[in-house]
Amino acid sequence: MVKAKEKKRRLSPTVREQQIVDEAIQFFAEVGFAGRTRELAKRIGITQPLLYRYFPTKEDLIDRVFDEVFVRPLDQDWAKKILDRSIPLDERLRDFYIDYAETVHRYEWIRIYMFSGLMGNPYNRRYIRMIEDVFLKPICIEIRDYCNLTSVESMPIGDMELEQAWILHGGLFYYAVRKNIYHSRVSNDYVKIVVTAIEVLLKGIKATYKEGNNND
Amino acid sequence: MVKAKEKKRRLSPTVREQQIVDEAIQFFAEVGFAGRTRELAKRIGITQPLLYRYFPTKEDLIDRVFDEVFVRPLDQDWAKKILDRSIPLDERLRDFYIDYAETVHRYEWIRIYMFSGLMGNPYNRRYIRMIEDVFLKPICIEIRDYCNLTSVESMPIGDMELEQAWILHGGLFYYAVRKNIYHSRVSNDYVKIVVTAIEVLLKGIKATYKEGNNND
DNA sequence: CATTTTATTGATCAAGTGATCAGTTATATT
DNA sequence: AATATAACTGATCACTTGATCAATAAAATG
Repeated sequence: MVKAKEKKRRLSPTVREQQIVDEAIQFFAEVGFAGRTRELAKRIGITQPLLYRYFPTKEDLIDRVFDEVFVRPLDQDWAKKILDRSIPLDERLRDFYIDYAETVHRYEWIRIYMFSGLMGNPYNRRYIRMIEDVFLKPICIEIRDYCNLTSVESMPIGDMELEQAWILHGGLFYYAVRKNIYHSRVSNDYVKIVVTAIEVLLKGIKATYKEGNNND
Repeated sequence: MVKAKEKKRRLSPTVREQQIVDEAIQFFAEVGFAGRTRELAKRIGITQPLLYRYFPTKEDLIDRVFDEVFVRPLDQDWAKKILDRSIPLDERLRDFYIDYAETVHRYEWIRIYMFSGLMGNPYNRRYIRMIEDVFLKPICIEIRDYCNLTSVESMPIGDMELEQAWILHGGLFYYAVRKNIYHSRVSNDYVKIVVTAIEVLLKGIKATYKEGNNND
Protein backbone atom coordinates (compact mmCIF):
# COMPACT_ATOMS: atom_id res chain seq x y z
CA MET A 1 0.00 0.00 0.00
CA VAL A 2 1.99 2.88 -1.29
CA LYS A 3 0.76 6.24 -0.13
CA ALA A 4 -0.17 8.42 -3.08
CA LYS A 5 2.35 11.16 -2.69
CA GLU A 6 0.86 14.47 -3.77
CA LYS A 7 3.25 17.11 -4.91
CA LYS A 8 3.09 20.18 -2.72
CA ARG A 9 1.53 22.93 -4.81
CA ARG A 10 1.71 26.61 -4.02
CA LEU A 11 -1.08 29.06 -4.69
CA SER A 12 -0.95 32.74 -5.41
CA PRO A 13 -1.81 34.85 -2.36
CA THR A 14 -5.15 36.03 -3.76
CA VAL A 15 -6.30 32.51 -4.60
CA ARG A 16 -5.14 31.07 -1.28
CA GLU A 17 -6.77 33.88 0.66
CA GLN A 18 -10.10 33.34 -1.03
CA GLN A 19 -9.78 29.62 -0.45
CA ILE A 20 -9.22 30.22 3.25
CA VAL A 21 -12.21 32.56 3.48
CA ASP A 22 -14.48 30.16 1.60
CA GLU A 23 -13.55 27.23 3.81
CA ALA A 24 -13.79 29.40 6.91
CA ILE A 25 -17.37 30.31 6.01
CA GLN A 26 -18.28 26.64 5.69
CA PHE A 27 -16.36 25.72 8.82
CA PHE A 28 -17.66 28.43 11.14
CA ALA A 29 -21.20 27.97 9.84
CA GLU A 30 -21.00 24.34 10.90
CA VAL A 31 -19.26 24.50 14.27
CA GLY A 32 -19.55 28.14 15.32
CA PHE A 33 -16.87 30.73 15.88
CA ALA A 34 -15.31 28.81 18.74
CA GLY A 35 -14.06 26.40 16.05
CA ARG A 36 -10.33 25.76 16.27
CA THR A 37 -7.84 27.18 13.80
CA ARG A 38 -5.99 23.87 13.55
CA GLU A 39 -9.13 22.04 12.47
CA LEU A 40 -9.90 24.73 9.90
CA ALA A 41 -6.37 24.50 8.51
CA LYS A 42 -6.67 20.72 8.30
CA ARG A 43 -9.82 21.05 6.21
CA ILE A 44 -8.15 23.44 3.82
CA GLY A 45 -5.15 21.14 3.59
CA ILE A 46 -2.62 23.64 4.92
CA THR A 47 -0.81 24.08 8.19
CA GLN A 48 -2.25 26.25 10.94
CA PRO A 49 0.53 28.88 10.89
CA LEU A 50 -0.27 29.64 7.26
CA LEU A 51 -3.61 31.09 8.32
CA TYR A 52 -1.68 33.73 10.22
CA ARG A 53 0.21 34.71 7.12
CA TYR A 54 -3.10 35.82 5.60
CA PHE A 55 -4.97 36.97 8.70
CA PRO A 56 -3.14 38.54 11.67
CA THR A 57 -5.60 37.08 14.18
CA LYS A 58 -8.49 34.67 14.26
CA GLU A 59 -10.78 37.62 14.88
CA ASP A 60 -9.64 39.26 11.66
CA LEU A 61 -10.57 36.11 9.78
CA ILE A 62 -13.97 36.09 11.47
CA ASP A 63 -14.53 39.73 10.53
CA ARG A 64 -13.68 38.86 6.96
CA VAL A 65 -16.20 36.02 7.07
CA PHE A 66 -18.89 38.46 8.22
CA ASP A 67 -18.00 40.79 5.39
CA GLU A 68 -18.12 38.03 2.83
CA VAL A 69 -21.39 36.55 4.04
CA PHE A 70 -23.39 39.61 5.01
CA VAL A 71 -22.15 42.68 3.20
CA ARG A 72 -21.18 41.36 -0.19
CA PRO A 73 -24.28 39.59 -1.47
CA LEU A 74 -26.61 42.38 -0.40
CA ASP A 75 -26.36 44.88 -3.22
CA GLN A 76 -29.26 43.42 -5.15
CA ASP A 77 -32.22 45.61 -5.95
CA TRP A 78 -34.85 43.59 -4.16
CA ALA A 79 -36.48 46.70 -2.80
CA LYS A 80 -37.26 48.23 -6.17
CA LYS A 81 -39.40 45.29 -7.25
CA ILE A 82 -41.69 45.70 -4.25
CA LEU A 83 -42.77 49.19 -5.33
CA ASP A 84 -43.39 48.48 -9.03
CA ARG A 85 -47.17 48.92 -9.24
CA SER A 86 -47.33 47.77 -12.85
CA ILE A 87 -47.22 44.25 -11.39
CA PRO A 88 -49.92 42.85 -9.05
CA LEU A 89 -48.89 43.04 -5.38
CA ASP A 90 -49.16 39.32 -4.66
CA GLU A 91 -46.86 38.66 -7.60
CA ARG A 92 -44.34 41.25 -6.40
CA LEU A 93 -44.30 39.82 -2.88
CA ARG A 94 -43.95 36.30 -4.21
CA ASP A 95 -41.01 37.23 -6.44
CA PHE A 96 -39.36 39.14 -3.63
CA TYR A 97 -39.56 36.33 -1.11
CA ILE A 98 -38.30 33.78 -3.60
CA ASP A 99 -35.34 35.98 -4.59
CA TYR A 100 -34.67 36.90 -0.99
CA ALA A 101 -34.64 33.28 0.14
CA GLU A 102 -32.13 32.46 -2.60
CA THR A 103 -29.31 34.06 -0.62
CA VAL A 104 -30.63 34.51 2.91
CA HIS A 105 -32.10 31.08 3.51
CA ARG A 106 -28.89 29.33 2.53
CA TYR A 107 -27.20 27.04 5.05
CA GLU A 108 -24.10 29.18 5.61
CA TRP A 109 -25.91 32.49 5.67
CA ILE A 110 -28.60 31.63 8.16
CA ARG A 111 -26.31 29.75 10.54
CA ILE A 112 -23.60 32.42 10.59
CA TYR A 113 -26.33 35.02 11.01
CA MET A 114 -27.67 33.15 14.04
CA PHE A 115 -24.24 32.58 15.59
CA SER A 116 -23.54 36.23 14.99
CA GLY A 117 -26.76 37.29 16.68
CA LEU A 118 -26.16 35.09 19.71
CA MET A 119 -22.67 36.51 20.21
CA GLY A 120 -24.08 40.04 20.28
CA ASN A 121 -22.71 41.20 16.95
CA PRO A 122 -24.27 44.61 16.22
CA TYR A 123 -24.58 43.60 12.58
CA ASN A 124 -27.83 41.80 13.29
CA ARG A 125 -29.54 44.83 14.81
CA ARG A 126 -28.44 46.90 11.84
CA TYR A 127 -29.69 44.25 9.45
CA ILE A 128 -33.07 44.11 11.16
CA ARG A 129 -33.41 47.87 10.83
CA MET A 130 -32.46 47.59 7.17
CA ILE A 131 -35.14 44.96 6.63
CA GLU A 132 -37.73 47.22 8.20
CA ASP A 133 -36.74 50.31 6.22
CA VAL A 134 -36.00 48.72 2.87
CA PHE A 135 -38.45 45.80 2.72
CA LEU A 136 -41.17 45.87 5.34
CA LYS A 137 -42.14 49.53 5.29
CA PRO A 138 -42.46 49.48 1.48
CA ILE A 139 -44.51 46.30 1.81
CA CYS A 140 -46.76 48.01 4.36
CA ILE A 141 -47.17 50.97 2.03
CA GLU A 142 -48.15 48.72 -0.86
CA ILE A 143 -50.58 46.81 1.35
CA ARG A 144 -52.22 50.10 2.33
CA ASP A 145 -52.64 50.92 -1.33
CA TYR A 146 -53.84 47.39 -2.15
CA CYS A 147 -56.53 47.58 0.53
CA ASN A 148 -57.51 51.21 -0.21
CA LEU A 149 -56.52 52.29 3.31
CA THR A 150 -55.27 55.65 4.54
CA SER A 151 -52.26 56.77 2.49
CA VAL A 152 -48.80 56.98 4.03
CA GLU A 153 -48.76 60.72 3.50
CA SER A 154 -51.71 61.13 5.86
CA MET A 155 -50.44 58.66 8.44
CA PRO A 156 -46.97 57.04 8.72
CA ILE A 157 -46.59 53.26 8.98
CA GLY A 158 -47.23 52.25 12.60
CA ASP A 159 -45.51 49.70 14.82
CA MET A 160 -48.39 47.25 14.61
CA GLU A 161 -48.47 47.27 10.82
CA LEU A 162 -44.75 46.60 10.80
CA GLU A 163 -45.17 43.75 13.26
CA GLN A 164 -47.76 42.15 10.98
CA ALA A 165 -45.32 42.34 8.10
CA TRP A 166 -42.78 40.74 10.45
CA ILE A 167 -45.15 37.80 11.00
CA LEU A 168 -44.90 36.88 7.33
CA HIS A 169 -41.21 37.70 7.09
CA GLY A 170 -40.31 35.87 10.32
CA GLY A 171 -42.61 33.00 9.45
CA LEU A 172 -40.78 32.44 6.17
CA PHE A 173 -37.40 32.95 7.83
CA TYR A 174 -38.28 30.38 10.45
CA TYR A 175 -38.93 27.88 7.67
CA ALA A 176 -35.23 28.18 6.86
CA VAL A 177 -34.32 27.92 10.54
CA ARG A 178 -36.21 24.66 10.86
CA LYS A 179 -34.51 23.38 7.75
CA ASN A 180 -30.90 24.51 8.20
CA ILE A 181 -30.49 24.91 11.94
CA TYR A 182 -32.71 22.21 13.43
CA HIS A 183 -32.30 19.99 10.36
CA SER A 184 -35.96 19.22 10.70
CA ARG A 185 -38.09 17.76 7.93
CA VAL A 186 -39.87 20.56 6.08
CA SER A 187 -42.03 20.73 2.99
CA ASN A 188 -39.79 21.16 -0.03
CA ASP A 189 -42.29 23.30 -1.95
CA TYR A 190 -41.14 26.66 -0.65
CA VAL A 191 -42.73 28.50 -3.56
CA LYS A 192 -46.16 27.18 -2.72
CA ILE A 193 -45.69 28.09 0.93
CA VAL A 194 -44.85 31.64 -0.09
CA VAL A 195 -47.74 31.93 -2.55
CA THR A 196 -50.27 30.63 -0.06
CA ALA A 197 -48.98 32.70 2.86
CA ILE A 198 -49.15 35.87 0.77
CA GLU A 199 -52.65 35.10 -0.45
CA VAL A 200 -53.85 34.43 3.09
CA LEU A 201 -52.17 37.57 4.39
CA LEU A 202 -53.52 39.91 1.72
CA LYS A 203 -57.06 38.54 1.88
CA GLY A 204 -56.90 38.51 5.67
CA ILE A 205 -55.81 42.12 5.88
CA LYS A 206 -58.42 43.15 3.35
CA ALA A 207 -61.11 41.45 5.45
CA THR A 208 -59.75 42.82 8.74
CA TYR A 209 -59.26 46.44 7.76
CA LYS A 210 -62.39 47.21 5.70
CA GLU A 211 -62.47 50.69 4.19
CA GLY A 212 -63.20 53.27 6.87
CA ASN A 213 -61.52 51.21 9.59
CA ASN A 214 -58.47 52.70 11.24
CA ASN A 215 -55.20 50.88 10.91
CA ASP A 216 -52.88 51.62 13.82
CA MET B 1 -10.86 51.00 53.27
CA VAL B 2 -11.42 47.80 55.11
CA LYS B 3 -12.61 45.00 52.91
CA ALA B 4 -15.99 43.75 54.08
CA LYS B 5 -15.03 40.27 55.06
CA GLU B 6 -17.86 37.91 54.41
CA LYS B 7 -17.95 34.78 56.46
CA LYS B 8 -17.67 31.70 54.31
CA ARG B 9 -21.05 30.01 54.42
CA ARG B 10 -21.72 26.46 53.39
CA LEU B 11 -24.83 25.30 51.64
CA SER B 12 -26.55 21.95 51.72
CA PRO B 13 -25.81 19.90 48.60
CA THR B 14 -29.34 20.20 47.24
CA VAL B 15 -29.38 23.99 47.57
CA ARG B 16 -25.90 24.42 46.15
CA GLU B 17 -26.68 22.12 43.24
CA GLN B 18 -29.80 24.07 42.32
CA GLN B 19 -27.85 27.31 42.63
CA ILE B 20 -25.22 26.01 40.23
CA VAL B 21 -27.87 24.88 37.75
CA ASP B 22 -29.74 28.19 37.93
CA GLU B 23 -26.61 30.24 37.37
CA ALA B 24 -25.47 27.86 34.64
CA ILE B 25 -28.72 28.45 32.77
CA GLN B 26 -28.22 32.21 32.93
CA PHE B 27 -24.55 31.91 32.06
CA PHE B 28 -24.80 29.53 29.11
CA ALA B 29 -27.82 31.42 27.78
CA GLU B 30 -25.65 34.54 27.65
CA VAL B 31 -22.34 33.26 26.33
CA GLY B 32 -23.13 29.86 24.85
CA PHE B 33 -21.96 26.42 25.86
CA ALA B 34 -18.35 27.22 25.08
CA GLY B 35 -18.47 29.37 28.24
CA ARG B 36 -15.63 28.60 30.66
CA THR B 37 -16.18 26.76 33.92
CA ARG B 38 -13.98 29.21 35.81
CA GLU B 39 -16.09 32.17 34.77
CA LEU B 40 -19.26 30.34 35.74
CA ALA B 41 -17.82 29.49 39.15
CA LYS B 42 -16.81 33.11 39.65
CA ARG B 43 -20.37 34.26 39.01
CA ILE B 44 -21.74 31.79 41.53
CA GLY B 45 -19.11 32.86 44.03
CA ILE B 46 -17.46 29.47 44.38
CA THR B 47 -14.23 27.94 43.13
CA GLN B 48 -14.12 26.06 39.87
CA PRO B 49 -13.29 22.64 41.38
CA LEU B 50 -16.50 22.74 43.40
CA LEU B 51 -18.50 22.45 40.18
CA TYR B 52 -16.93 19.04 39.68
CA ARG B 53 -18.14 17.88 43.08
CA TYR B 54 -21.69 18.30 41.81
CA PHE B 55 -21.25 17.45 38.14
CA PRO B 56 -18.64 14.90 36.98
CA THR B 57 -18.03 16.77 33.71
CA LYS B 58 -19.02 20.03 32.06
CA GLU B 59 -21.14 18.02 29.67
CA ASP B 60 -23.14 16.58 32.55
CA LEU B 61 -23.86 20.10 33.74
CA ILE B 62 -24.94 21.09 30.24
CA ASP B 63 -27.24 18.07 30.02
CA ARG B 64 -28.77 19.10 33.31
CA VAL B 65 -29.31 22.61 31.96
CA PHE B 66 -31.16 21.15 28.95
CA ASP B 67 -33.34 19.10 31.28
CA GLU B 68 -34.13 22.07 33.47
CA VAL B 69 -34.90 24.43 30.60
CA PHE B 70 -36.64 22.19 28.11
CA VAL B 71 -38.18 19.20 29.81
CA ARG B 72 -39.35 20.57 33.14
CA PRO B 73 -41.55 23.51 32.18
CA LEU B 74 -43.34 21.59 29.45
CA ASP B 75 -45.95 19.61 31.31
CA GLN B 76 -48.59 22.30 30.94
CA ASP B 77 -51.82 21.45 29.21
CA TRP B 78 -51.59 23.98 26.43
CA ALA B 79 -52.87 21.51 23.89
CA LYS B 80 -56.21 20.90 25.57
CA LYS B 81 -57.27 24.52 25.33
CA ILE B 82 -56.88 24.50 21.57
CA LEU B 83 -59.55 21.84 21.12
CA ASP B 84 -62.20 23.25 23.49
CA ARG B 85 -64.94 24.24 21.03
CA SER B 86 -67.07 25.90 23.70
CA ILE B 87 -64.74 28.88 23.23
CA PRO B 88 -64.40 30.80 19.92
CA LEU B 89 -61.34 29.72 17.93
CA ASP B 90 -59.71 33.15 17.78
CA GLU B 91 -59.93 33.36 21.56
CA ARG B 92 -58.45 29.89 22.00
CA LEU B 93 -55.54 30.66 19.69
CA ARG B 94 -54.93 33.99 21.40
CA ASP B 95 -54.88 32.40 24.87
CA PHE B 96 -52.61 29.62 23.65
CA TYR B 97 -50.01 31.92 22.10
CA ILE B 98 -49.97 34.18 25.14
CA ASP B 99 -49.50 31.24 27.53
CA TYR B 100 -46.99 29.63 25.23
CA ALA B 101 -44.90 32.79 24.97
CA GLU B 102 -44.82 33.06 28.77
CA THR B 103 -42.26 30.26 28.99
CA VAL B 104 -40.89 29.79 25.49
CA HIS B 105 -40.20 33.41 24.56
CA ARG B 106 -38.17 34.02 27.70
CA TYR B 107 -34.55 35.14 27.34
CA GLU B 108 -32.93 31.98 28.70
CA TRP B 109 -35.26 29.57 26.96
CA ILE B 110 -35.01 30.95 23.47
CA ARG B 111 -31.25 31.50 23.55
CA ILE B 112 -30.45 28.08 24.95
CA TYR B 113 -32.84 26.59 22.42
CA MET B 114 -31.00 28.36 19.61
CA PHE B 115 -27.53 27.42 20.86
CA SER B 116 -28.78 23.88 21.25
CA GLY B 117 -30.10 23.84 17.69
CA LEU B 118 -26.88 25.18 16.23
CA MET B 119 -24.81 22.56 18.01
CA GLY B 120 -26.96 19.82 16.51
CA ASN B 121 -28.71 18.72 19.67
CA PRO B 122 -31.44 16.26 18.64
CA TYR B 123 -33.72 17.84 21.21
CA ASN B 124 -34.71 20.57 18.76
CA ARG B 125 -35.87 18.16 16.08
CA ARG B 126 -37.91 16.28 18.66
CA TYR B 127 -39.37 19.53 19.94
CA ILE B 128 -40.36 20.62 16.43
CA ARG B 129 -42.15 17.33 15.90
CA MET B 130 -43.91 17.78 19.23
CA ILE B 131 -45.05 21.25 18.21
CA GLU B 132 -46.48 19.86 14.99
CA ASP B 133 -48.27 16.96 16.64
CA VAL B 134 -49.48 18.64 19.79
CA PHE B 135 -50.11 22.22 18.68
CA LEU B 136 -50.14 22.77 14.95
CA LYS B 137 -52.11 19.74 13.78
CA PRO B 138 -54.86 20.46 16.33
CA ILE B 139 -54.83 24.08 15.20
CA CYS B 140 -55.19 22.94 11.56
CA ILE B 141 -58.11 20.70 12.56
CA GLU B 142 -59.85 23.55 14.32
CA ILE B 143 -59.26 25.86 11.37
CA ARG B 144 -60.83 23.26 9.07
CA ASP B 145 -63.87 23.20 11.32
CA TYR B 146 -63.92 26.99 11.63
CA CYS B 147 -63.94 27.40 7.84
CA ASN B 148 -66.35 24.51 7.19
CA LEU B 149 -63.75 22.66 5.15
CA THR B 150 -63.31 18.93 4.60
CA SER B 151 -63.16 17.12 7.96
CA VAL B 152 -59.94 15.45 9.13
CA GLU B 153 -61.63 12.08 8.99
CA SER B 154 -62.10 12.41 5.23
CA MET B 155 -58.63 13.84 4.58
CA PRO B 156 -55.63 14.05 6.94
CA ILE B 157 -53.86 17.36 7.57
CA GLY B 158 -51.46 17.99 4.67
CA ASP B 159 -47.95 19.39 4.58
CA MET B 160 -49.08 22.72 3.17
CA GLU B 161 -51.69 23.29 5.85
CA LEU B 162 -49.05 22.56 8.47
CA GLU B 163 -46.64 24.98 6.82
CA GLN B 164 -49.27 27.72 6.95
CA ALA B 165 -49.71 27.10 10.67
CA TRP B 166 -45.91 27.31 10.90
CA ILE B 167 -46.00 30.78 9.34
CA LEU B 168 -47.98 32.08 12.30
CA HIS B 169 -46.05 30.04 14.85
CA GLY B 170 -42.67 30.93 13.40
CA GLY B 171 -43.68 34.53 12.90
CA LEU B 172 -44.51 34.88 16.58
CA PHE B 173 -41.39 32.95 17.60
CA TYR B 174 -39.28 35.25 15.47
CA TYR B 175 -40.67 38.19 17.40
CA ALA B 176 -38.93 36.70 20.46
CA VAL B 177 -35.77 36.08 18.43
CA ARG B 178 -35.61 39.72 17.40
CA LYS B 179 -36.13 40.75 21.00
CA ASN B 180 -33.91 38.34 22.93
CA ILE B 181 -31.27 37.26 20.42
CA TYR B 182 -30.73 40.33 18.26
CA HIS B 183 -31.74 42.69 21.08
CA SER B 184 -33.60 44.66 18.48
CA ARG B 185 -36.31 47.19 19.27
CA VAL B 186 -39.71 45.51 19.00
CA SER B 187 -43.25 46.59 19.77
CA ASN B 188 -43.99 45.83 23.41
CA ASP B 189 -47.65 45.03 22.79
CA TYR B 190 -47.25 41.33 22.14
CA VAL B 191 -50.91 40.63 22.91
CA LYS B 192 -52.07 42.96 20.18
CA ILE B 193 -49.63 41.42 17.72
CA VAL B 194 -51.07 37.99 18.49
CA VAL B 195 -54.68 39.12 18.30
CA THR B 196 -54.18 40.86 14.98
CA ALA B 197 -52.13 38.07 13.43
CA ILE B 198 -54.77 35.51 14.36
CA GLU B 199 -57.59 37.66 13.00
CA VAL B 200 -55.74 38.18 9.74
CA LEU B 201 -54.92 34.49 9.46
CA LEU B 202 -58.43 33.22 10.13
CA LYS B 203 -60.10 35.72 7.85
CA GLY B 204 -57.45 35.14 5.23
CA ILE B 205 -57.90 31.40 5.26
CA LYS B 206 -61.64 31.76 5.17
CA ALA B 207 -61.37 33.98 2.11
CA THR B 208 -58.77 31.76 0.44
CA TYR B 209 -60.41 28.39 0.94
CA LYS B 210 -64.06 29.12 0.20
CA GLU B 211 -66.37 26.15 0.76
CA GLY B 212 -65.97 23.64 -2.02
CA ASN B 213 -62.30 24.52 -2.57
CA ASN B 214 -59.74 21.85 -1.93
CA ASN B 215 -57.23 22.37 0.82
CA ASP B 216 -54.05 20.42 0.23
C1' DC C 1 -16.48 20.74 74.40
C1' DA C 2 -14.26 17.13 71.55
C1' DT C 3 -14.82 14.50 67.48
C1' DT C 4 -16.53 13.21 63.08
C1' DT C 5 -18.23 14.44 58.75
C1' DT C 6 -18.13 16.69 54.45
C1' DA C 7 -18.59 21.11 51.76
C1' DT C 8 -15.09 23.77 49.97
C1' DT C 9 -10.50 25.27 48.54
C1' DG C 10 -5.45 25.81 46.56
C1' DA C 11 -2.27 23.76 43.87
C1' DT C 12 -1.58 21.32 39.94
C1' DC C 13 -1.97 18.30 35.67
C1' DA C 14 -2.20 17.01 30.77
C1' DA C 15 -4.07 18.53 26.71
C1' DG C 16 -5.25 21.90 24.08
C1' DT C 17 -5.41 27.11 22.53
C1' DG C 18 -4.03 31.23 19.44
C1' DA C 19 0.08 33.01 17.91
C1' DT C 20 5.32 33.43 16.52
C1' DC C 21 9.51 32.63 13.82
C1' DA C 22 13.53 30.61 11.96
C1' DG C 23 14.10 27.55 8.44
C1' DT C 24 12.57 25.04 3.99
C1' DT C 25 11.34 24.58 -0.73
C1' DA C 26 8.39 25.56 -4.83
C1' DT C 27 8.31 29.00 -8.13
C1' DA C 28 9.63 33.24 -10.75
C1' DT C 29 13.50 35.82 -12.54
C1' DT C 30 17.84 36.53 -14.64
C1' DA D 1 21.38 26.64 -14.71
C1' DA D 2 22.15 29.80 -10.97
C1' DT D 3 19.93 33.02 -8.10
C1' DA D 4 16.28 35.57 -5.73
C1' DT D 5 11.76 35.67 -3.98
C1' DA D 6 8.17 34.40 -1.02
C1' DA D 7 4.61 30.64 -0.05
C1' DC D 8 4.74 27.34 3.24
C1' DT D 9 6.17 24.29 7.30
C1' DG D 10 7.97 22.38 11.99
C1' DA D 11 8.99 23.50 16.35
C1' DT D 12 7.69 26.06 20.02
C1' DC D 13 5.84 29.77 23.22
C1' DA D 14 2.77 31.61 26.81
C1' DC D 15 -1.58 30.90 28.24
C1' DT D 16 -6.12 28.72 29.00
C1' DT D 17 -8.85 24.74 29.21
C1' DG D 18 -11.47 20.88 31.77
C1' DA D 19 -10.38 18.00 35.38
C1' DT D 20 -8.02 15.90 39.80
C1' DC D 21 -6.75 15.54 44.68
C1' DA D 22 -4.76 16.27 49.03
C1' DA D 23 -5.57 19.69 52.45
C1' DT D 24 -8.75 22.87 54.97
C1' DA D 25 -12.49 24.47 57.76
C1' DA D 26 -17.48 24.95 58.62
C1' DA D 27 -20.96 22.54 60.30
C1' DA D 28 -23.22 18.21 62.39
C1' DT D 29 -22.88 14.72 65.95
C1' DG D 30 -21.71 12.70 70.34
